[in-house]
Amino acid sequence: KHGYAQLVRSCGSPRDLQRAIAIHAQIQASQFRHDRFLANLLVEMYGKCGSVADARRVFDSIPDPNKFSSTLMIAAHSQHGQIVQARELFDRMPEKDTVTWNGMARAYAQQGHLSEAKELFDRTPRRDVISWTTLVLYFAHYGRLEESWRSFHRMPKRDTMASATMVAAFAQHGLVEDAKSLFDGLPEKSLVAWNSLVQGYVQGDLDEEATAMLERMPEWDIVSWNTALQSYVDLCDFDRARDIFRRIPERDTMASTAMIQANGQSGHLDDARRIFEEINFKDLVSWATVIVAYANNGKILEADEMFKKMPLWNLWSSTSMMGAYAQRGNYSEVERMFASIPDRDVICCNLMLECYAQDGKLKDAVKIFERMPKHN
RNA sequence: CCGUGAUUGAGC
Repeated sequence: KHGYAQLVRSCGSPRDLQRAIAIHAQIQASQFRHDRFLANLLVEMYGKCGSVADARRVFDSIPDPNKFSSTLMIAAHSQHGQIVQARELFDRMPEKDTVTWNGMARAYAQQGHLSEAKELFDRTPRRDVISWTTLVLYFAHYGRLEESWRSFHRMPKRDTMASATMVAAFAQHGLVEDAKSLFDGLPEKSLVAWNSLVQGYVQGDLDEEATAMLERMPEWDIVSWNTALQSYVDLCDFDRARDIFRRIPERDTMASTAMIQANGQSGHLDDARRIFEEINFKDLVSWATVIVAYANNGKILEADEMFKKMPLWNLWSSTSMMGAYAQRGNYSEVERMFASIPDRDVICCNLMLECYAQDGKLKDAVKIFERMPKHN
Protein backbone atom coordinates (compact mmCIF):
# COMPACT_ATOMS: atom_id res chain seq x y z
CA LYS A 1 0.00 0.00 0.00
CA HIS A 2 2.77 2.43 0.82
CA GLY A 3 4.47 1.50 -2.38
CA TYR A 4 1.36 2.51 -4.31
CA ALA A 5 1.08 5.69 -2.29
CA GLN A 6 4.62 6.59 -3.25
CA LEU A 7 3.95 5.88 -6.91
CA VAL A 8 0.81 7.98 -6.87
CA ARG A 9 2.63 10.83 -5.20
CA SER A 10 5.33 10.76 -7.82
CA CYS A 11 2.83 12.05 -10.40
CA GLY A 12 2.58 15.74 -9.82
CA SER A 13 2.20 17.50 -13.14
CA PRO A 14 0.38 17.17 -16.46
CA ARG A 15 3.39 15.53 -18.07
CA ASP A 16 2.85 12.58 -15.72
CA LEU A 17 -0.75 11.95 -16.76
CA GLN A 18 -0.03 8.82 -18.79
CA ARG A 19 1.87 7.24 -15.93
CA ALA A 20 -0.83 8.36 -13.53
CA ILE A 21 -3.49 6.51 -15.51
CA ALA A 22 -1.34 3.37 -15.56
CA ILE A 23 -0.78 3.50 -11.82
CA HIS A 24 -4.48 4.00 -11.26
CA ALA A 25 -5.20 0.90 -13.34
CA GLN A 26 -2.65 -1.06 -11.34
CA ILE A 27 -4.37 -0.11 -8.09
CA GLN A 28 -7.74 -1.06 -9.57
CA ALA A 29 -6.38 -4.51 -10.28
CA SER A 30 -4.97 -4.92 -6.79
CA GLN A 31 -6.44 -5.72 -3.41
CA PHE A 32 -6.50 -1.99 -2.63
CA ARG A 33 -9.20 -1.24 -5.19
CA HIS A 34 -11.57 0.03 -2.50
CA ASP A 35 -9.02 1.66 -0.25
CA ARG A 36 -10.12 5.18 0.66
CA PHE A 37 -6.66 6.40 1.57
CA LEU A 38 -5.31 5.54 -1.87
CA ALA A 39 -8.44 6.88 -3.53
CA ASN A 40 -7.84 10.22 -1.81
CA LEU A 41 -4.31 10.27 -3.15
CA LEU A 42 -5.65 9.50 -6.63
CA VAL A 43 -8.03 12.45 -6.44
CA GLU A 44 -5.09 14.67 -5.59
CA MET A 45 -2.96 13.12 -8.29
CA TYR A 46 -5.48 13.65 -11.09
CA GLY A 47 -6.03 17.21 -9.92
CA LYS A 48 -2.32 17.91 -10.20
CA CYS A 49 -2.05 16.09 -13.53
CA GLY A 50 -4.69 18.37 -14.99
CA SER A 51 -7.59 15.94 -15.26
CA VAL A 52 -10.40 17.13 -12.98
CA ALA A 53 -12.82 14.80 -14.70
CA ASP A 54 -10.79 11.76 -13.60
CA ALA A 55 -10.35 13.22 -10.14
CA ARG A 56 -14.09 13.63 -9.86
CA ARG A 57 -14.73 10.13 -11.13
CA VAL A 58 -12.49 8.68 -8.44
CA PHE A 59 -14.07 10.91 -5.83
CA ASP A 60 -17.58 9.90 -6.82
CA SER A 61 -16.59 6.26 -6.57
CA ILE A 62 -15.67 6.60 -2.90
CA PRO A 63 -18.65 5.28 -0.93
CA ASP A 64 -17.88 7.16 2.28
CA PRO A 65 -15.68 10.18 1.48
CA ASN A 66 -14.01 11.72 4.52
CA LYS A 67 -12.92 15.31 4.89
CA PHE A 68 -9.62 14.61 3.22
CA SER A 69 -11.44 13.31 0.16
CA SER A 70 -13.64 16.39 -0.04
CA THR A 71 -10.91 18.91 0.64
CA LEU A 72 -8.76 17.35 -2.06
CA MET A 73 -11.63 17.39 -4.52
CA ILE A 74 -12.35 21.03 -3.73
CA ALA A 75 -8.70 21.81 -4.41
CA ALA A 76 -8.85 19.96 -7.74
CA HIS A 77 -11.94 21.90 -8.83
CA SER A 78 -10.51 25.22 -7.84
CA GLN A 79 -7.15 24.59 -9.50
CA HIS A 80 -9.11 24.34 -12.72
CA GLY A 81 -11.23 27.40 -12.15
CA GLN A 82 -14.32 25.36 -11.28
CA ILE A 83 -15.25 27.44 -8.31
CA VAL A 84 -18.97 26.65 -8.46
CA GLN A 85 -18.36 22.92 -8.21
CA ALA A 86 -15.87 23.53 -5.42
CA ARG A 87 -18.37 25.59 -3.49
CA GLU A 88 -21.10 22.99 -3.95
CA LEU A 89 -18.92 20.33 -2.37
CA PHE A 90 -17.87 22.72 0.35
CA ASP A 91 -21.46 23.53 1.28
CA ARG A 92 -22.36 19.88 1.43
CA MET A 93 -19.52 18.93 3.77
CA PRO A 94 -20.78 18.05 7.23
CA GLU A 95 -17.52 18.54 9.11
CA LYS A 96 -15.33 21.35 7.87
CA ASP A 97 -12.08 22.22 9.57
CA THR A 98 -9.68 25.14 9.16
CA VAL A 99 -7.90 23.50 6.26
CA THR A 100 -11.17 23.20 4.36
CA TRP A 101 -12.13 26.82 5.02
CA ASN A 102 -8.68 28.04 4.03
CA GLY A 103 -8.74 26.08 0.81
CA MET A 104 -12.13 27.44 -0.19
CA ALA A 105 -11.16 31.02 0.66
CA ARG A 106 -8.03 30.67 -1.41
CA ALA A 107 -10.04 29.35 -4.35
CA TYR A 108 -12.07 32.55 -4.39
CA ALA A 109 -9.06 34.77 -3.82
CA GLN A 110 -7.13 33.22 -6.70
CA GLN A 111 -9.92 34.11 -9.08
CA GLY A 112 -9.96 37.66 -7.79
CA HIS A 113 -13.19 37.22 -5.84
CA LEU A 114 -11.72 38.92 -2.83
CA SER A 115 -14.96 39.87 -1.12
CA GLU A 116 -16.13 36.26 -1.18
CA ALA A 117 -12.73 35.18 0.13
CA LYS A 118 -12.92 37.75 2.89
CA GLU A 119 -16.42 36.66 3.78
CA LEU A 120 -15.30 33.05 4.12
CA PHE A 121 -12.35 34.19 6.16
CA ASP A 122 -14.66 36.08 8.52
CA ARG A 123 -16.81 33.01 8.92
CA THR A 124 -13.90 30.62 9.51
CA PRO A 125 -14.35 29.21 13.00
CA ARG A 126 -10.75 28.71 14.06
CA ARG A 127 -8.57 30.89 11.87
CA ASP A 128 -4.91 30.03 11.81
CA VAL A 129 -1.78 31.69 10.43
CA ILE A 130 -2.54 30.28 6.98
CA SER A 131 -5.99 31.88 6.88
CA TRP A 132 -4.36 35.24 7.54
CA THR A 133 -1.49 34.72 5.15
CA THR A 134 -3.93 33.94 2.37
CA LEU A 135 -5.54 37.34 2.90
CA VAL A 136 -2.19 39.13 3.00
CA LEU A 137 -1.09 37.41 -0.19
CA TYR A 138 -4.17 37.96 -2.33
CA PHE A 139 -4.95 41.49 -1.24
CA ALA A 140 -1.42 42.34 -2.33
CA HIS A 141 -1.73 40.30 -5.48
CA TYR A 142 -4.66 42.40 -6.59
CA GLY A 143 -2.96 45.66 -5.66
CA ARG A 144 -4.82 46.24 -2.41
CA LEU A 145 -1.72 46.81 -0.31
CA GLU A 146 -3.50 48.74 2.42
CA GLU A 147 -5.71 45.78 3.21
CA SER A 148 -2.81 43.40 2.82
CA TRP A 149 -0.76 45.30 5.36
CA ARG A 150 -3.71 45.70 7.68
CA SER A 151 -4.31 41.94 7.61
CA PHE A 152 -0.66 41.34 8.33
CA HIS A 153 -0.83 43.68 11.27
CA ARG A 154 -3.98 42.19 12.69
CA MET A 155 -2.55 38.65 12.58
CA PRO A 156 -2.45 37.36 16.12
CA LYS A 157 0.64 35.29 15.44
CA ARG A 158 3.02 35.59 12.50
CA ASP A 159 5.40 32.99 11.25
CA THR A 160 8.32 33.09 8.83
CA MET A 161 6.16 32.45 5.79
CA ALA A 162 3.66 35.14 6.68
CA SER A 163 6.45 37.66 7.07
CA ALA A 164 8.08 36.62 3.83
CA THR A 165 4.72 37.04 2.10
CA MET A 166 4.52 40.61 3.32
CA VAL A 167 8.11 41.41 2.36
CA ALA A 168 7.41 40.10 -1.14
CA ALA A 169 4.18 42.09 -1.32
CA PHE A 170 6.00 45.34 -0.58
CA ALA A 171 8.89 44.52 -2.87
CA GLN A 172 6.64 43.66 -5.80
CA HIS A 173 4.77 46.92 -5.51
CA GLY A 174 7.76 49.21 -5.52
CA LEU A 175 7.76 49.72 -1.77
CA VAL A 176 11.22 48.36 -1.27
CA GLU A 177 11.89 50.71 1.67
CA ASP A 178 8.96 49.21 3.54
CA ALA A 179 10.10 45.75 2.55
CA LYS A 180 13.53 46.49 3.92
CA SER A 181 12.38 47.86 7.26
CA LEU A 182 10.03 44.94 7.77
CA PHE A 183 12.83 42.59 6.79
CA ASP A 184 15.29 44.21 9.20
CA GLY A 185 12.96 43.64 12.10
CA LEU A 186 12.36 39.97 11.37
CA PRO A 187 13.70 37.54 13.95
CA GLU A 188 13.91 34.77 11.36
CA LYS A 189 14.93 35.77 7.85
CA SER A 190 14.02 33.07 5.39
CA LEU A 191 15.73 32.74 2.04
CA VAL A 192 12.39 33.67 0.48
CA ALA A 193 12.42 37.00 2.30
CA TRP A 194 16.01 37.63 1.19
CA ASN A 195 15.19 36.76 -2.39
CA SER A 196 12.08 38.93 -2.41
CA LEU A 197 14.04 41.90 -1.14
CA VAL A 198 16.71 41.45 -3.79
CA GLN A 199 13.98 41.29 -6.43
CA GLY A 200 12.53 44.50 -5.04
CA TYR A 201 15.89 46.24 -5.50
CA VAL A 202 16.30 44.84 -8.99
CA GLN A 203 12.83 46.04 -9.97
CA GLY A 204 13.59 49.47 -8.61
CA ASP A 205 16.84 49.62 -10.59
CA LEU A 206 18.79 49.76 -7.32
CA ASP A 207 21.54 47.50 -8.59
CA GLU A 208 24.08 48.33 -5.89
CA GLU A 209 21.64 47.50 -3.12
CA ALA A 210 20.67 44.29 -4.89
CA THR A 211 24.29 43.24 -5.21
CA ALA A 212 25.00 44.16 -1.60
CA MET A 213 22.09 42.04 -0.41
CA LEU A 214 23.14 39.12 -2.57
CA GLU A 215 26.59 39.26 -1.03
CA ARG A 216 25.24 39.42 2.49
CA MET A 217 22.92 36.45 2.07
CA PRO A 218 23.83 33.47 4.22
CA GLU A 219 23.31 31.10 1.32
CA TRP A 220 21.84 30.97 -2.19
CA ASP A 221 19.12 28.69 -3.41
CA ILE A 222 18.10 28.23 -7.04
CA VAL A 223 15.77 31.24 -6.83
CA SER A 224 18.65 33.44 -5.63
CA TRP A 225 20.76 32.29 -8.56
CA ASN A 226 17.94 32.85 -11.00
CA THR A 227 17.21 36.29 -9.59
CA ALA A 228 20.84 37.31 -10.07
CA LEU A 229 20.85 35.81 -13.56
CA GLN A 230 17.63 37.47 -14.61
CA SER A 231 18.77 40.87 -13.41
CA TYR A 232 21.76 40.69 -15.77
CA VAL A 233 19.55 39.46 -18.57
CA ASP A 234 17.27 42.45 -18.01
CA LEU A 235 20.33 44.72 -18.17
CA CYS A 236 21.44 42.98 -21.38
CA ASP A 237 24.74 42.24 -19.63
CA PHE A 238 25.52 39.04 -21.45
CA ASP A 239 28.94 38.35 -19.92
CA ARG A 240 27.76 38.60 -16.34
CA ALA A 241 24.66 36.59 -17.14
CA ARG A 242 26.76 33.83 -18.63
CA ASP A 243 29.10 33.93 -15.66
CA ILE A 244 26.22 33.44 -13.23
CA PHE A 245 24.68 30.71 -15.38
CA ARG A 246 27.91 28.73 -15.40
CA ARG A 247 28.20 28.90 -11.64
CA ILE A 248 24.69 27.66 -10.88
CA PRO A 249 25.11 24.28 -9.16
CA GLU A 250 21.87 22.77 -10.43
CA ARG A 251 20.18 24.64 -13.24
CA ASP A 252 16.47 24.38 -13.65
CA THR A 253 14.23 25.18 -16.61
CA MET A 254 13.86 28.80 -15.54
CA ALA A 255 17.61 29.34 -15.44
CA SER A 256 18.02 27.86 -18.89
CA THR A 257 15.14 29.92 -20.20
CA ALA A 258 16.72 33.12 -18.91
CA MET A 259 19.98 32.14 -20.56
CA ILE A 260 18.25 31.38 -23.85
CA GLN A 261 16.86 34.89 -23.70
CA ALA A 262 20.33 36.30 -23.01
CA ASN A 263 21.82 34.42 -25.93
CA GLY A 264 18.98 35.61 -28.14
CA GLN A 265 19.65 39.21 -27.17
CA SER A 266 23.28 38.83 -28.20
CA GLY A 267 22.57 36.93 -31.38
CA HIS A 268 24.11 33.66 -30.15
CA LEU A 269 21.40 31.49 -31.62
CA ASP A 270 23.37 28.26 -31.66
CA ASP A 271 24.10 28.57 -27.96
CA ALA A 272 20.48 29.45 -27.31
CA ARG A 273 19.39 26.36 -29.17
CA ARG A 274 21.94 24.14 -27.44
CA ILE A 275 20.78 25.27 -24.00
CA PHE A 276 17.21 24.65 -25.05
CA GLU A 277 17.99 21.14 -26.23
CA GLU A 278 19.72 20.39 -22.93
CA ILE A 279 16.63 21.23 -20.87
CA ASN A 280 15.20 18.05 -19.39
CA PHE A 281 11.71 19.36 -18.93
CA LYS A 282 10.93 21.80 -21.69
CA ASP A 283 7.81 23.73 -20.92
CA LEU A 284 5.69 26.20 -22.89
CA VAL A 285 7.78 29.11 -21.66
CA SER A 286 11.10 27.69 -22.78
CA TRP A 287 9.63 26.84 -26.19
CA ALA A 288 8.20 30.33 -26.58
CA THR A 289 11.53 31.85 -25.57
CA VAL A 290 13.50 30.08 -28.32
CA ILE A 291 10.88 31.10 -30.85
CA VAL A 292 11.24 34.73 -29.80
CA ALA A 293 15.03 34.44 -29.87
CA TYR A 294 14.91 33.25 -33.48
CA ALA A 295 12.29 35.81 -34.44
CA ASN A 296 14.22 38.72 -32.95
CA ASN A 297 17.20 37.74 -35.07
CA GLY A 298 15.24 37.52 -38.27
CA LYS A 299 15.19 33.70 -38.37
CA ILE A 300 11.54 33.25 -39.20
CA LEU A 301 12.01 29.78 -40.69
CA GLU A 302 13.68 28.45 -37.58
CA ALA A 303 11.05 30.11 -35.41
CA ASP A 304 8.32 28.51 -37.44
CA GLU A 305 10.04 25.14 -37.31
CA MET A 306 10.17 25.32 -33.51
CA PHE A 307 6.58 26.44 -33.32
CA LYS A 308 5.46 23.45 -35.35
CA LYS A 309 7.54 21.10 -33.21
CA MET A 310 5.96 22.24 -29.96
CA PRO A 311 3.96 19.49 -28.27
CA LEU A 312 1.28 21.93 -27.20
CA TRP A 313 0.27 25.50 -28.02
CA ASN A 314 -1.13 28.11 -25.76
CA LEU A 315 -1.93 31.80 -26.05
CA TRP A 316 1.62 32.87 -25.30
CA SER A 317 3.29 30.57 -27.78
CA SER A 318 0.87 31.55 -30.54
CA THR A 319 1.26 35.23 -29.79
CA SER A 320 5.04 34.82 -29.88
CA MET A 321 4.80 33.26 -33.30
CA MET A 322 2.42 35.99 -34.46
CA GLY A 323 5.01 38.49 -33.28
CA ALA A 324 7.62 36.71 -35.35
CA TYR A 325 5.54 37.12 -38.51
CA ALA A 326 4.70 40.69 -37.56
CA GLN A 327 8.39 41.56 -37.44
CA ARG A 328 8.85 40.34 -40.97
CA GLY A 329 5.83 42.30 -42.13
CA ASN A 330 4.03 39.09 -43.08
CA TYR A 331 0.66 40.47 -42.12
CA SER A 332 -1.48 37.88 -43.86
CA GLU A 333 0.15 35.16 -41.78
CA VAL A 334 -0.36 37.27 -38.65
CA GLU A 335 -4.02 37.63 -39.52
CA ARG A 336 -4.36 33.91 -40.15
CA MET A 337 -2.82 33.01 -36.78
CA PHE A 338 -4.86 35.63 -34.99
CA ALA A 339 -8.03 34.10 -36.36
CA SER A 340 -6.99 30.68 -35.09
CA ILE A 341 -6.45 31.80 -31.50
CA PRO A 342 -9.54 31.24 -29.36
CA ASP A 343 -8.60 33.00 -26.13
CA ARG A 344 -7.02 36.28 -27.29
CA ASP A 345 -6.01 38.73 -24.61
CA VAL A 346 -5.02 42.41 -24.74
CA ILE A 347 -1.46 41.77 -25.81
CA CYS A 348 -2.52 39.52 -28.64
CA CYS A 349 -5.11 42.04 -29.82
CA ASN A 350 -2.65 44.91 -29.53
CA LEU A 351 -0.30 43.04 -31.79
CA MET A 352 -2.99 42.52 -34.40
CA LEU A 353 -4.03 46.13 -34.04
CA GLU A 354 -0.49 47.32 -34.61
CA CYS A 355 -0.14 45.18 -37.71
CA TYR A 356 -3.32 46.58 -39.24
CA ALA A 357 -2.13 50.08 -38.40
CA GLN A 358 1.27 49.44 -39.98
CA ASP A 359 -0.40 47.92 -42.97
CA GLY A 360 -2.66 50.95 -43.43
CA LYS A 361 -5.81 48.90 -42.83
CA LEU A 362 -7.56 51.45 -40.72
CA LYS A 363 -11.00 49.92 -40.85
CA ASP A 364 -9.75 46.54 -39.70
CA ALA A 365 -7.78 48.24 -36.95
CA VAL A 366 -10.88 50.03 -35.71
CA LYS A 367 -12.83 46.80 -35.82
CA ILE A 368 -10.25 45.00 -33.66
CA PHE A 369 -10.07 47.94 -31.30
CA GLU A 370 -13.80 47.94 -30.76
CA ARG A 371 -14.00 44.19 -30.23
CA MET A 372 -11.07 43.88 -27.84
CA PRO A 373 -11.97 42.32 -24.50
CA LYS A 374 -9.86 44.90 -22.68
CA HIS A 375 -7.81 47.98 -23.49
CA ASN A 376 -4.59 49.21 -22.01
C1' C B 1 -0.24 6.55 6.35
C1' C B 2 -3.75 11.40 3.00
C1' G B 3 -5.82 17.81 2.59
C1' U B 4 -4.60 24.58 2.95
C1' G B 5 -0.13 29.59 2.79
C1' A B 6 5.53 32.80 0.77
C1' U B 7 10.14 34.42 -3.58
C1' U B 8 12.53 33.50 -9.81
C1' G B 9 11.65 32.65 -16.54
C1' A B 10 8.57 33.91 -22.39
C1' G B 11 4.54 37.51 -26.11
C1' C B 12 2.33 44.01 -27.99
